[in-house]
Amino acid sequence: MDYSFDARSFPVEFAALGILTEGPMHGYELRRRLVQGLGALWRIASSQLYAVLHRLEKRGWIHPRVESEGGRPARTIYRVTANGERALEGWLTTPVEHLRDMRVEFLAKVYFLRRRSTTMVSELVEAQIRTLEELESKLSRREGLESDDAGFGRISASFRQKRMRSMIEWLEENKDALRRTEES
Amino acid sequence: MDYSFDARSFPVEFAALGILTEGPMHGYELRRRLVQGLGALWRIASSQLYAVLHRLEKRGWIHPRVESEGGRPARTIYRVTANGERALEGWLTTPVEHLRDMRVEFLAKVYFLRRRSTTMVSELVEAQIRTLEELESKLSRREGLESDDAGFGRISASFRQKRMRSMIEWLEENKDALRRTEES
DNA sequence: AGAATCATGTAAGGGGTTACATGATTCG
DNA sequence: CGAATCATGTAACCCCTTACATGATTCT
Repeated sequence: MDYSFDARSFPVEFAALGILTEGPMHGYELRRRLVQGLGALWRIASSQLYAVLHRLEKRGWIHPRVESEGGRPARTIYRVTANGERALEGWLTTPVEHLRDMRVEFLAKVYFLRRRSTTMVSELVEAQIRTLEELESKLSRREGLESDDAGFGRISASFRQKRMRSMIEWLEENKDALRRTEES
Repeated sequence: MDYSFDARSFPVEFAALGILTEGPMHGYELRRRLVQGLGALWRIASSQLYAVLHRLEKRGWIHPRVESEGGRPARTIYRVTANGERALEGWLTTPVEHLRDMRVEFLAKVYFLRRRSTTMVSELVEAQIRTLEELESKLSRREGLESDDAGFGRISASFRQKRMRSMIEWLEENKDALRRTEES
């Protein structure tokens, strides 16, 4: 399964895909739900959302159907394809592998998993903790090797470790809160 | 002073500018020093570096002089202009205002301040702590207002706060280590 | 001589931002 | 009726990444 989006920023594509599993809808409606449900995490420009939808369509993860019922402006209703569902499933069950924008991407996964089962949320949390621990030891090992830049490399590593530990701690502390699905 | 680069990613321009204050040099040499000194923080593609130099030049922060002394391949030697020095100064003495890529940008500032004076490092650290504390209270207030999305917004805020606190702690714990200039 | 490395790029593609355009419908 | 909002974009910029191009010089 290829769900390789540029890891630099949070892949809005998956968030859009996740919302679309609630049922077929058009871009405007999608945006409304996105803002309402995940708006606390990040902003998305409306103009960009349509670009996202086109990309998802090109990937074959969603399928468009133009609705031209006389009256209202022509709307394009998208529905998630079987490939799209598999891609989403893969993304949802895979912990975040990078530190950049971890919070946003991790919580987005939780947001969608919550509606499925508390078990899946727990599994993701556990997997995320393991992933972070592995990441930490991998990075520590790497830094151990290239310790030539003793001064600056070390201080940078220490910052990263602090952050890593605090994220793991937060996950441990919030296992229950994350599982709790309190729709607002 | 306008040093507004896209805040999405770490502004390599300032790192390049900082290295260039060590003396006039050409792109290749600049890259070598950048990798050697700040390589622990992030990667930069060589092709991109030249684009960065062109942007800095367009801004009037550096000035090129083509060196075409027969033999070796033509090199462009850049030197920092007075405007460039002012821009760098402004960047160096301003704490980071966003959480994204804080580590990289903050440490880059420290890297350059270290060569100037331990006092300037201390001042930045203190200012950075204050900035983070203000940011935290500002965000808390904002989240307090829009607490309609009680469930998800709150958990997201708690993650952010945990991270914020851990960064402040790290700064407190490393005040001395940051000041210490141990060139490797 | 051939390989590495010096030195500076171009090309193609990915993604993101703000501002603006365009029509229709619904609300006050 | 005028304003909001529904609905979908375009245009113009900005930045980043990988791959490749091009010549000269220095190392082995």
